[in-house]
Amino acid sequence: MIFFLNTLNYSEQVELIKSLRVIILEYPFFSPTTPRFNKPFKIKTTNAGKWGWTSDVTGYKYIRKHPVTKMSWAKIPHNLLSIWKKFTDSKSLPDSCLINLYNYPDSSLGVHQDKDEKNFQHPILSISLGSDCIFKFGKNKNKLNKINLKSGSIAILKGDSRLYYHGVPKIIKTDKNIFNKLKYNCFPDDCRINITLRKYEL
DNA sequence: AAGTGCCA
DNA sequence: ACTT
Repeated sequence: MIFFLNTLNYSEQVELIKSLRVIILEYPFFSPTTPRFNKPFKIKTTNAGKWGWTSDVTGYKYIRKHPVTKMSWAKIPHNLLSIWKKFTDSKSLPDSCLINLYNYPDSSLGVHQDKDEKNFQHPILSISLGSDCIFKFGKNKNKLNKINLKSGSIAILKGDSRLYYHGVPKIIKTDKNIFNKLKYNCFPDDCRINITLRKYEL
């Protein structure tokens, strides 16, 4: 697992958030539910790209359309594709962009692997924006490392770390949350947004 | 279980 | 340990 901590500057973060805002207005956040027990997640999600990740009582899946509005997902913004090209050595581009909304203080994400994709050779890139979080990661579920991820940090799962377990047990309130400052009404105060770029198809 | 919640 |  590779981290580029605090690597995006303020204006780069603002540009990403502007791109996200356009997507969110047309593709509102929704609540996936767990397979089998149908319990809502403690985050909300939406997507861009050809394939969007979601989950419902029948299982985890990639889908072509927003599950509520039934609209095909918007294209992945070019500024996100630029980050993918700069920070991964992948020859292909991502076809999936998952946008996770973590509300302070109640959101969390249990420890899991990303293994719904068809080819684990492709890397996964994730970007943190807004509030800090505690991020856990590691090869074994019972021996996880912990790191504080701040706004503008990038994490990459590739090679031996591609199937690492990871999760977000806690969101930490920070005094200068970029979303509070920007005052866009589509992002709750003190929230954290995580953007995950992946390639679902072979 | 990419879940919650209690107990030690 | 519990729940669909």
